[in-house]
Amino acid sequence: MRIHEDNNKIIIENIKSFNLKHTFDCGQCFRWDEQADGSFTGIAYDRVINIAQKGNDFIIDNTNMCDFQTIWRKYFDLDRDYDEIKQELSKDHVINEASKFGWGIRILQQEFWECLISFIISSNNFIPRIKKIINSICTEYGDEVVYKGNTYYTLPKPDKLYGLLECDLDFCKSGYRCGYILDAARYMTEGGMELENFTKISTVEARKELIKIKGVGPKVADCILLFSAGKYDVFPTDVWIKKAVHHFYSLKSSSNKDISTFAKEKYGDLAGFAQQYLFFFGRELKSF
DNA sequence: CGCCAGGGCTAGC
DNA sequence: GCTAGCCATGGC
Repeated sequence: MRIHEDNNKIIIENIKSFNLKHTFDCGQCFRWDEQADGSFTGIAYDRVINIAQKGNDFIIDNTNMCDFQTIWRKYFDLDRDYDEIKQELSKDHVINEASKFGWGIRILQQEFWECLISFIISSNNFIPRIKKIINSICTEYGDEVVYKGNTYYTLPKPDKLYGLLECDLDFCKSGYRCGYILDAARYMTEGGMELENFTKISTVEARKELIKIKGVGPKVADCILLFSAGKYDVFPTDVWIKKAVHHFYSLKSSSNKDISTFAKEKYGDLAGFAQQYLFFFGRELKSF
């Protein structure tokens, strides 16, 4: 990896196993949009950037070396050797196929609060509508950021939503999840556990803590732990993953407990990566 | 009309 | 501890 700065851009050369489409389309994030030229523009950590790819080289526009080192380098998980992870997981023939398909997936390190809100909204919902709901909340309560003549909106901080009534969120059309969103804001504002502490404690303990928040069950908790807290041993189990596990491994049971046990035995500490490859593979092929 | 969507809550065993 | 119905919204 070679990094240099040039006129509000950061150029990163020679990153293997990183593809923007794979990374942004595997269902882990909801605030990135593909542009006409194939690059992606999105907002995270209150900053709007555009990232473009040419082979193994990447250009991040609208940033600087300081932000790159403290935010984007971690966000895109650039210091992790994904070749090594894929090689280890390739012992399993299903993941071998799936990881050839989604070879450029990287697990983003997103903000804890954004993950919490996003995946509460994701329950029993569609990805396009999840995006729409998050965006409408940002437009209503977030701050404006202008980039190349377009206006983007940050995700409002928890204290901005704290104390609102459920009817104050009617505009976002997230139905019964409005109450859950407000409970999450309450958790964060009234001294809920900070992200740093989640990364320190065990996965089991972290999951127990998260489930205290209304609207956060096992699956949503696992997504938050995987996408923001670096708990790569979780295996978020949704309807797609259940279908995939049935189809590819002919696992009969569909109970969460049995699938969790299966994943632990099969993928070990890399279950989270395996889950992403499987999810992307299953969703794109729609072969079952 | 019914069914479903990256589930979770609650009641009832 | 486990499962069944219910949950609001909107697209098909």
